[in-house]
Amino acid sequence: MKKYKRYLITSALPYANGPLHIGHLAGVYVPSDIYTRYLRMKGEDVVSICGSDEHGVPITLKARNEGVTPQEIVDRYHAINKKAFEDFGIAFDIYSRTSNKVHYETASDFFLKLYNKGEFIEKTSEQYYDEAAGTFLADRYITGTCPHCGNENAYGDQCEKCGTSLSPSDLINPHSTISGSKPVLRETLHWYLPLDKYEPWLKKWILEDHKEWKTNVYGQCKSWIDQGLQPRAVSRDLDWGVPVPLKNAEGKVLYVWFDAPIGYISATKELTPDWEKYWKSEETKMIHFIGKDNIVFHCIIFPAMLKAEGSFILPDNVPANEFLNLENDKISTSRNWAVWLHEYLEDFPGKQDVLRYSLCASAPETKDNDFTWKEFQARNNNELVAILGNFVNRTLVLTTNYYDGRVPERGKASPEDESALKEISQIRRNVENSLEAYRFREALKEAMNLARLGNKYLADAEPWKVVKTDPERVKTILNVALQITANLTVVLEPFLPFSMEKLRKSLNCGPLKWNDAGRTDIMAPGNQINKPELLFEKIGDEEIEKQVQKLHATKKANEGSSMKTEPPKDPVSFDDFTKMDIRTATILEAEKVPKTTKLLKLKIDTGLDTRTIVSGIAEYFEPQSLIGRQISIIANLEPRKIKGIESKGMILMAEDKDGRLVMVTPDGKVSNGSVIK
RNA sequence: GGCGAGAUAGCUCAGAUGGUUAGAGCGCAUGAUUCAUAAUCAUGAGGUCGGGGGUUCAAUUCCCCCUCUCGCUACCA
Repeated sequence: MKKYKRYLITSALPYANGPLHIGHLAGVYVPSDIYTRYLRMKGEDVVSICGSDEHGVPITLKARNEGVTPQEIVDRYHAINKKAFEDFGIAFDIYSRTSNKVHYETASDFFLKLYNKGEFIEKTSEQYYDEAAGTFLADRYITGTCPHCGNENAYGDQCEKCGTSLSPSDLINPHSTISGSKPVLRETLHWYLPLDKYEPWLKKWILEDHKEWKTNVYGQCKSWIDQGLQPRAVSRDLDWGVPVPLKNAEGKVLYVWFDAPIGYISATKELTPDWEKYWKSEETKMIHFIGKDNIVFHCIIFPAMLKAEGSFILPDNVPANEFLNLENDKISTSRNWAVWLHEYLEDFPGKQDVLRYSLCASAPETKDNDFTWKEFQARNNNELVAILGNFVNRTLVLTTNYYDGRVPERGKASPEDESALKEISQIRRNVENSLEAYRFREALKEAMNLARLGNKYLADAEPWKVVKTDPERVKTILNVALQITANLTVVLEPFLPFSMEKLRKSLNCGPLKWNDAGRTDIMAPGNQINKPELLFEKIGDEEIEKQVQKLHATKKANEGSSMKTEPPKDPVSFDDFTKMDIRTATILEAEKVPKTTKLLKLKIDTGLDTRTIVSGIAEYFEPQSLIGRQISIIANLEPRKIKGIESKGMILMAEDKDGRLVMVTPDGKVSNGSVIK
């Protein structure tokens, strides 16, 4: 295995449009922090980089909604999230932000370097433009009627009601959210990174040279590469972001996917003038800690950018985690289904380590995992309190009671003593092996085994009994127990930094290095330890019940809001209404459109003619059951090709709250082509 | 529909180039113990390794089909 001189650890830049929750911690920041702390304890040269990702359309939208500037939004969440990280002991060397001057310069330079090397393709395309506001419209700035569910407030990229992803041209009756006017298509110039050009290189670099990456990461990369990569626009028309540093680029900024990962570089620059040795030396090992939603960006796109630039190193590994669910449901910011970090600390002050422990012990390393309060409680009460806290406490209490808190001399070690002391080094190696392989759950379990070992040692040695018959022997026993305790502060430090610091204070043993793990003389005889303090305390049912109730309340509130019927639409003139040709018709044939999930191809008799309509209802209707049914259609909708089939018209459907579709049919049999009015 | 990941004890997860009794932690039961936050220690119960086929002397591990979960993607006039 290659030996590296230094490490560059990056953690996904959280998007500065909301606060952080346990999913962020479990998926990215707890693992990256554990790894970083471990390397630092080993004395490695390591920098841990993170910061707020502050550009992109969602932030501008949020700003608009709240009537403030984008800068105010990112200032707010940058401060909140920075504090949350600090509070939880996520020890970045720097927590920067992409609205920094350094970042603007770095990102501009990066773009220019690629531009001058001729790495970009220039292309004009048509995009919606708001003439009243004099600006191009990002997908998110365009709303209109969702063609799928009829939601009037669907966005140009997605309908939030039915979850469908859209493109602006899909929207019926699109209008600008800025001025309310109807946007027009206009030509605009953009720069594209030809990812396809890097495909052969990526194929080798990932699929051949990095077979050791986690299966979820490797599989997803393979999937992307196999599907074929497309040029990707690196710029867009927007006024919030890093301006494209060219003369003919008025009103254009770097696309957020391009500028955000450069944030890692600019943050390093901001941290140290020596930044280049971390980014441009083959002797540096770079690791990206991310969630699975970021795999493509960190394994394919960013490496392609770095490769195109030419002077940067590439990540050695990208240990992406899956997602964390909460009490059996997806964590969702908009539905307030989350445990927010700042709220957790209000409810459980001083219990950072409990959450860190709980999230690491059941981290979504190989598949999505579920966080439950009951499990959180069990981890605390049965593991932290009962195994770790208890062992430490009984050792300290015994030492205090028997020797007034002075570390006793170790006499001749028995075979049991020897084997317990030897075990420490083995545990250290186990923890190391797991950490080096990014298996943090396993590493934590191994480290906890040292506390288990301690409990067993005490139970076997029975100092409280032996003290009555052979007081000299007890000195040795407690000396050994204290050495185990001191070693705990080393192997558990990356996971439980707050508690181990506290424990070291109790032991009076000062800061320790990773290499001290395995030593059997950390606690010097005669040293005075401090009065024992409990490391962890039990969490009662009431406290847990309170949290569960809080979530129930959220759920109830959400159900209530989804029960609401849609708000009324704007009035239309009778004229407009009569423009619609709504009629009855009968389904003659129905079949599934091949290679689609939702589409049915229907042949219908409209009374005027027999025509084909393609409809996205396959999830709710069996083709056979439709034949002969009388339905209502819009007959004069502009024809449109769907999956290569020309669809003439649209079938009227009522959509229930749960998304279920129901046919709108005449109450009694009428002839086909009857006008509905 | 295509692609990727996952499905192993009540829960969270290991594991096997195919081979005698499939492992761990927590939970549970029983016993021991009392230094310790009723914590600890020992022992035990508990699994047709998602379902169905196939290859094989032998499959949970390899192959095929299917089901379910998560993600990416196509798609909804």
